[in-house]
Amino acid sequence: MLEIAFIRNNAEHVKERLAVKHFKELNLVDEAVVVDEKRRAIQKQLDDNLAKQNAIAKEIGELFKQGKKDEADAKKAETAALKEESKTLEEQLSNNETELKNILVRLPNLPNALVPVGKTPEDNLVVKEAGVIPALFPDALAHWDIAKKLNLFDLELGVKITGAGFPVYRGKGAKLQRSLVNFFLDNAVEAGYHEVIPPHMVNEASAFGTGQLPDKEGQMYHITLDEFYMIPTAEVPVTNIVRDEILEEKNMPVKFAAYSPCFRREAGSYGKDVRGLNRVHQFEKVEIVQIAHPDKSYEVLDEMVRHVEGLLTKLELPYRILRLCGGDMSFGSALTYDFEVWSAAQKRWLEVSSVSNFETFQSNRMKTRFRDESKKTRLVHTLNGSALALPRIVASLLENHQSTDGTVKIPSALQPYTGFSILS
RNA sequence: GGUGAGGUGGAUGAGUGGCUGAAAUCAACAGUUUGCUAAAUUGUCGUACUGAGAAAUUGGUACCGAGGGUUCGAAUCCCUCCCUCACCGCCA
Repeated sequence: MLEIAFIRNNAEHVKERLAVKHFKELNLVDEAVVVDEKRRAIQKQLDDNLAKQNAIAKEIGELFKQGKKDEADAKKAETAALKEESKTLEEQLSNNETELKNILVRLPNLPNALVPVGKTPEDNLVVKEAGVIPALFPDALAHWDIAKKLNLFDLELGVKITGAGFPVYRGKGAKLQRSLVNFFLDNAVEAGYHEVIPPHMVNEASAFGTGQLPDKEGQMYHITLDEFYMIPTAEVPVTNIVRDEILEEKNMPVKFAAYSPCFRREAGSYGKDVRGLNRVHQFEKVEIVQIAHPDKSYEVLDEMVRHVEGLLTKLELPYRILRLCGGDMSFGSALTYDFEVWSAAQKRWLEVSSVSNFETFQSNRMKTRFRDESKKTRLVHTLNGSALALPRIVASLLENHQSTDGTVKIPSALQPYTGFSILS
């Protein structure tokens, strides 16, 4: 959520930047300014009113103490009109604040200056491509066929138990999941992240804090009986650790890493996009989160990008890094790098990580501040990234590292975790 | 799920209608003292919105779990909800 004080003083700039995101309702910016102006006027009047009431109440208290009961009773009448008026003003203020919030909540974050102009995924900027794209033999298999032959996971079984998109991993397939999670977590802890295991459901306030509500309500599974939401990513519970907190600058950046299952409804997906592990409703992921000083958040973003790169390199997977264009980046992000790995048999790039700087978009919602040198409170910057999401990593591992004999080689960095060097 | 107790500032904790934005202690921060450490001592020590000011600063308002209510006036009284703790029940 953008800060109203900033919009107030930079309305034209805000509109300009929002246009880069192809945001259509630029008129909302002006509306916000108008509503805010009204809000301040109402607030001033209300505050003045309350000040008068407080003064009278104080006088009455004095009179009572002096035993001048009649005078005190006479004074009481004076407040009646004020009270009536204050009540009306309070109502107006509350309506006005709701109106303002409804507008602010619809405004996306401003894109950073580095964000490429563009509308579609084709406009994303490839900033790096690394690793060797393997030249596969003729009858190389897609990961779902490999999984079937080697009995690594079973999608049909998941359908019976739950529904489409809930894979059952088994045998070495299950062990591979566990190994990857440990591998990713160990790397994160090694890089200075504090490991946490967060709740897998969150309340409404947390979902609002990171921006899932109200914007992406349909993405989450909603437990209506208890008003909980299944987390679509550990970003939600982990970032909310610092909700309503004032941090000490010397403790920043705060670095968290968390493994969690992720639950996504993914309504409306179909076709080859959802084949095999390409898109599922439940998957495993290790997420890294940093709470950073505003002046240093872009260094932090680069550091996180390098961390993810390191993981992909160790897994010997060909990957590329994209800087998302204005039209393709998410609502709350100021700058996003997507990581894609090459899916050899499908011959396409699969997104396995998204690393973003949200600047103050989330912290303004969460009221997460820090105290700077002059003891003033300022909003922190929040960043997060997948490091990494498992299903497409598994898809890519299977497809890229398959051999003509139908087995799959495990990258050496992962072997200490799996305890085996090939899937057969 | 049942019963009981309770939710006050970074922590402990006082406060049953006006003198309480909130005692006291501890922690923290700044200074004094000291050869260093320790001790002692003085001061500072919540957040948000908002008015004035270039700024330092300063005026107003709100906030004592959340939301309503009573009252001229609420941390204090009433109602609803949430949470914590203890005991019981159930249970990985």
